[in-house]
Amino acid sequence: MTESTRELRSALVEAGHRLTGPRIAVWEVVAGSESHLTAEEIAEAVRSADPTVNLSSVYRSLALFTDLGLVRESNLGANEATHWELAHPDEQFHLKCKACGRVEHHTGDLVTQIESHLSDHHGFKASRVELLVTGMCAECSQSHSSNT
Amino acid sequence: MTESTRELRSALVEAGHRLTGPRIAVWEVVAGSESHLTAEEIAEAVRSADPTVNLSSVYRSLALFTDLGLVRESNLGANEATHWELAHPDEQFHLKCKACGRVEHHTGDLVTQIESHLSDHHGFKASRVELLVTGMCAECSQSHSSNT
DNA sequence: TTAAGTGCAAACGCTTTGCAGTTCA
DNA sequence: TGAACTGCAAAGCGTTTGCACTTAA
Repeated sequence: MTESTRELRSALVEAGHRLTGPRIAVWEVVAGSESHLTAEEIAEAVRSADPTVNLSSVYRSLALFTDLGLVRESNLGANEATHWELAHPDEQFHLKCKACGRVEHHTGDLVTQIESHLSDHHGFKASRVELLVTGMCAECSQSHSSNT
Repeated sequence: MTESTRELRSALVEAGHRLTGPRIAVWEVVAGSESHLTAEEIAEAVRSADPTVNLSSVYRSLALFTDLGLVRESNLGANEATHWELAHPDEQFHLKCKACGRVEHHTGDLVTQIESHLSDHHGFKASRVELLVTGMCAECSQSHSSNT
């Protein structure tokens, strides 16, 4: 059992849930990926280890992990499938390049700044900040230098 | 013809489109609402004026208006229907209270700050910023003062 | 007059659910 | 052993699409 699976087990047990095959498989895919994945992508990766795991179990596992705060859902645009990624303790935001399509993850004080701004000026206590910025990444704005 | 319908007509004509009944009806609902509405909510309001207008025409109108930059789509959470609202020239963001469920619109320099931060520090040229903050609004954090 | 736009109904993709069978604790 | 969990298939929801009909310009 890997270190990360051990972490999963304690999180599950603490919340009164079981450690099962499908949950381990889903967890290892998400925890082993740098990026955010759709349920279908996760299911595909899971199936390469265990072809019997069903897509609905992937959804159920992801929903449970989200409840437990282990993973995080992101909407990366209208009518796009939900993406999941490991819930890092430091808040993150997404930069989506409309030229190359890549979605970068950024960590920074921006999210903390937003939270304290809202708390100080509007009395709003933020528990979650979702920030999706669409535009041109550094590489693409160089190569497409005629564009805005 | 109202002033806002006249604006719609010039935007449509300029882009080579026609001013039609369904488009006027959809436009007046969206332009006359302070908040963001789902396609179904817009269709319902439209039908009270003209019951023959179909939901798919509402979608088609909204897609066109979005292309023309007249309205703006928002995703207010995973698996929630898309919401539409008038595209104000000043960028906005959403504050969603998890206690009362209300979604407030805020205008402010926050979005501009984010854009210049990303441009200066990461070379990322933002064309669109979607910021959704979930938490407790000022009223609710007073009444639920035991909560975080 | 005729290309653009519409209503209708069917299909779509992502996600959830009911249920009977399986499995972890 | 028994409640939690799973696979399966069907249904759900928001949204899109093909097509014949209608309408704005």
